[in-house]
Amino acid sequence: MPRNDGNKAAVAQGGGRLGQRQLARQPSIKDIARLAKVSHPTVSRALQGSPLVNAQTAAKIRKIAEDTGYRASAVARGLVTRRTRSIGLVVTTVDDPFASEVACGIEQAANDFGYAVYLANSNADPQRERRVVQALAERRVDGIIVTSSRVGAEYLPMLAELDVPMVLVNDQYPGAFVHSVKIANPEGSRMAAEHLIALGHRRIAYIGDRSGYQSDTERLEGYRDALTRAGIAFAPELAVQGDGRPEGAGDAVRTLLALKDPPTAICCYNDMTALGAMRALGERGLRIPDDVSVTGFDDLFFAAYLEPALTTIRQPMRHMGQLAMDNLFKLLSGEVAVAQIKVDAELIVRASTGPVRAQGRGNRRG
Amino acid sequence: MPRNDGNKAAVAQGGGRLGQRQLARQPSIKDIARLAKVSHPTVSRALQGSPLVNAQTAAKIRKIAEDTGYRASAVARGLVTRRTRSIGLVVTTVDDPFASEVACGIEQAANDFGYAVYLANSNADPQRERRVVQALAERRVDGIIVTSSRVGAEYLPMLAELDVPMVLVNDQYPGAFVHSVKIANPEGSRMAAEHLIALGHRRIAYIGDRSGYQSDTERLEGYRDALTRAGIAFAPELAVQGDGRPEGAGDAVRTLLALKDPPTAICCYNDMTALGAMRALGERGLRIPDDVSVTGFDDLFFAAYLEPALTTIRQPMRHMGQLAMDNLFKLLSGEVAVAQIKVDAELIVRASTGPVRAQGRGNRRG
DNA sequence: TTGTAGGCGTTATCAT
DNA sequence: ATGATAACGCCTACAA
Repeated sequence: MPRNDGNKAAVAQGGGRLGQRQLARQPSIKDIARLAKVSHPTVSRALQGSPLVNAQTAAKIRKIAEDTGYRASAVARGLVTRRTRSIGLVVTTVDDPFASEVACGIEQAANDFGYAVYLANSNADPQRERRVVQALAERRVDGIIVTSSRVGAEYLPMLAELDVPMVLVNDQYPGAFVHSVKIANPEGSRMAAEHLIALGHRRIAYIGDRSGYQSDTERLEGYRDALTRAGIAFAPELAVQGDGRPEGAGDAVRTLLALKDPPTAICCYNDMTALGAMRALGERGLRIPDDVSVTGFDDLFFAAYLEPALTTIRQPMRHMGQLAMDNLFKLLSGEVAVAQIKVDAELIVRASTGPVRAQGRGNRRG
Repeated sequence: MPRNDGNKAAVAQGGGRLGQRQLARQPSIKDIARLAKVSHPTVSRALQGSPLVNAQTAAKIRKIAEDTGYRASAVARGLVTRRTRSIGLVVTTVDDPFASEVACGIEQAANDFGYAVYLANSNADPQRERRVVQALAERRVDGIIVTSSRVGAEYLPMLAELDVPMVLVNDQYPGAFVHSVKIANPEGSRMAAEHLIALGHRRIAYIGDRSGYQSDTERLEGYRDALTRAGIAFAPELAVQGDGRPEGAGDAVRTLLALKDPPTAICCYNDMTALGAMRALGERGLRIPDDVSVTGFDDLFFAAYLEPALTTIRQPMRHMGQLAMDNLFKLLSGEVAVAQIKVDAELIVRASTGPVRAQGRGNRRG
């Protein structure tokens, strides 16, 4: 005797026939319910592993779900639970090695907790950064992580107004108002400069980022601090600007070499800057470290492979990403989160730094 | 005379009071509706810029939405429209320079079209790749892009079963079943080898990736093709395996240098391999290109900054990402999409390659 | 142990 | 031009 279990429900025509062309629709919890001859909530419970459901029926339901290729809709779930289990990650650009390493750590940690991560590039454009953050908010991410945010301080209120938990990584705000993870900039930079001083250098230059960003300010500060402690007067002409990338460093180096009394060592804002500096130095026929020593900051993967290998300050980027994610989780779960996490920098001595040459000032050719 | 516009609707207590602590709830379309004294659908229409709504009321609604900090819920919208306007991007790891450049192009294109991108690392672990793709499907992404997928072919059915439009970038499947964007591997590799041959080299080695991946097979093929055309016999001992990373290249180089008749030039599977090869060569006191010439593949950003700068085959990575995204959009909109997009490779000659030395075979020290 | 009855915040389909 | 009303797919009471 054929049952008439609601055969007017033509809406569910996609239920049993899989492998056809499934243009129809993904199976829903109701489809499974009908097939298993139970109600939807029971299916929901079974699939969530609730102990309240009979082991037999649970097994049957799981079997059907499996066969039918059922995959719960995270969007429907998100609508009712009001939590999407997703976070937004805003970077200036993903192809920046620093950002991508941090992103790696974040993705790893997020994935381990069942969170998905939306990736958004701001291209260092404040207007675009604003837009992507808005978009993230519309998607109802549970939290946001922003690395090396370059937006102006006037934009902070908007972030605050969003009422989305947020963690910044190496943010550029003088007085960060939110949770953040950042490297010990002054200390790291000081270590680099002290290393150079220990090697006998006294004419030490600093090639910075574009001005106005806090990390640059802090690293310059660490550099100056080292000089002061060593009793070396700060020479303004030796502190020049770059742009955080190889290109800008080239110009900076040319400026430095044009000085009456050029430096015997250069502290670079970061490894990218060091990359450009080394290249420009080489183009002038100067040898590293024989003629000029160079230090970087970050310890990007290629630093160890340069010729000569770059002496630099290591940032545990992947780890910093994890810390940011862990902290964000605390924020999400209502636990007390650490407002400011400061990560130790580490000096990695390689071949790009060496003792200053005797009477080694100013000689341009080896 | 005070109106009693439904003051029992205590649910909407979060409507007007902003800037307090808004723990309550994000304002919904209904909150706006009540404030504007219209129905929700009208608000929906107004906010979408429908011409069907009175300009005055539309303006009023928009004003209220603005003041109240309203942001439409993409998750609710996704539930009803069945389109999330999001895509999933699966990479082996984001901190791989190739992947991150491609990701950059994808993110850019997606963002321009109002799409968001979920980032997922597979860590080259097939099991994990399976998991992340499942997770992406649960999130109801409209499409998926996978770069350098390393999963076995047996896994393809699952991807197909997902019924989610998919585009692969430089996939490793022999007979790709889906849409893909890939570089001209054989041609590119052949160009590198021919460049070396033109410089007089005849003992040319090839350091590959781990075996089994198609791009490696194709690049090896291009290398052999160049040899054949030049009438040079293929020497099996000169084709060794690396692992696509600097580490593996070191071992490979040591193997090659132990040969009776070592190579005077090395074609590397990619730039990362070349990085390791150059380093290993340098450790042995060999000079590049005087003693050994080296070529890479990819033209990652650091290639131009190596010492010597690396001669390599350029892949327009960012552009390939855009092409993949464009193609995916076609798939999504039902347009006919190109099944296989093949991108031209370009030889970039720099300083790591030079003419073979007269009687230059086998001399280990410069 | 299971089913019934909402409701999450939108859009879509009807009316009016 | 606007308003009811009904989905979308899931979860969470509450009832049985």
